[in-house]
Amino acid sequence: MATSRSGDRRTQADRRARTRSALLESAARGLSAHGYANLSLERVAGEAGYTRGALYHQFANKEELAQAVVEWVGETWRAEVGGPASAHQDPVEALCALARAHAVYCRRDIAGVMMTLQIEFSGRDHPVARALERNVRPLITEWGGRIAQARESGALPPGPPPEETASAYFGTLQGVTIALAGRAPHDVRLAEGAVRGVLGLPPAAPGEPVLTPPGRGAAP
Amino acid sequence: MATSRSGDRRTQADRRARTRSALLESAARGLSAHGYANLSLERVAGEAGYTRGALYHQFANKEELAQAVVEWVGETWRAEVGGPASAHQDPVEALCALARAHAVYCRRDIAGVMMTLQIEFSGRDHPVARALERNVRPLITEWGGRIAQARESGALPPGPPPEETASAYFGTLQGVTIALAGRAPHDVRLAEGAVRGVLGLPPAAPGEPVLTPPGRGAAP
DNA sequence: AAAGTAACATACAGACATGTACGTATGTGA
DNA sequence: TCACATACGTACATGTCTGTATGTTACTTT
Repeated sequence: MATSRSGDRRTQADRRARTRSALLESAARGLSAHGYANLSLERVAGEAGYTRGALYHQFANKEELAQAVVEWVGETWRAEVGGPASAHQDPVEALCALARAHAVYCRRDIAGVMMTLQIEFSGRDHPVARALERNVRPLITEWGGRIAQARESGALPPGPPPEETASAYFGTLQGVTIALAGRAPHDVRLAEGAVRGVLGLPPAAPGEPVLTPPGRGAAP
Repeated sequence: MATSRSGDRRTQADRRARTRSALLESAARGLSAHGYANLSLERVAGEAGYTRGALYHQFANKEELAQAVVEWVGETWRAEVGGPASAHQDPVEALCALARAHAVYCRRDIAGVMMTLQIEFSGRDHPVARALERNVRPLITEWGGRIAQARESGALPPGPPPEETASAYFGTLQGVTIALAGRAPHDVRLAEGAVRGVLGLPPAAPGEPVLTPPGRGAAP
């Protein structure tokens, strides 16, 4: 007889990794849409094609699942947004590229995970809050540093303390991308405009065409 | 014996209004900090100095309480932010004044109510979601109209459709103010900068002193 | 001042979600 | 092929929250 599902006949480790990914993605969607408290593990498992038994076999409890989602989202963000933007030498260009890449990244339905959890756990002492802090804090320092660097070189005008400006930068970016909910193609342009305003930059020259990478667009 | 609390000896209507206000404010703080699902009515009543019995005497259920909070916050916002900003004749000046006033408004601890609920109920069919829609939708149309008006007069450069730009405007504003959590005095400047960027405006002239009205500052 | 009504407290029932114990199926190594 | 480990499903025990029913206190009216 054929195996239960297509391509399921694999090694144990592979099987485990497969279901773990499915559960993580389902949990990410659920967290983004409903938040932590409203997240029903039965629905998370159900939408992934499993039951709560499988979920509790992979994750110790709800907290640990949420922490794993945070780490997973953080990794994909660094791979698709943070890393490529950091590659730019010019700090100003790096900051603008980050905003554009983030807008594209947010076209997926897992964009709200970080913002939702940050709001839900802000000011609380909770393992999930610490996981968020571990993923967000380095960004503030890294990009706050680049803001300071750009100001020293005169590429950016003076302004509030770099770390505060960086906080405003990321808050702005999250706010504008969530409000637009990934409505291409204007999301990229508006995101860049918003952060340019926070940084004290004039509007971008309208000549350069807004490049819109395939944010979960239709296949081939 | 003396009455239970100071100045409690009042008429029934006054007594009712008093506890209703206390419950609303407590619920607003709770919603802002923990969201709807995490909001425990026992804690809401307790922090207001009552029990759940009083709460259920004033509000039919949790939904209605949340709706009342939304209306209450909406009213105070219109009184302190939306109304004064609308009074400006020049659309651009009105849009910038709105951003500054909103930043000041958000120095209170009830600032996150709208954003939290919007995220928690986005894309759901729920009475609270409809209450939010009723309070937010008119803003998008009103201020989208002023954006269109400013573009026609040349005060604003062309951009995405006015309603989409207005969505981005408010999302940006909420994001930047929440990120700064009302940290005066830079919140006002950064909020205005962010929305100027969304609108395609150049940075504000640094000459004019940033006016910071008393956002819950210590009394004289 | 006493009856009556509104405001509020307390006690209880139902729903729902988490976490655990245990059973079953599937893959792995001797 | 047989013993074992891992992946997953099912059933239950526990706690927490909402909503309701009932009792008690504060005010109003006559």
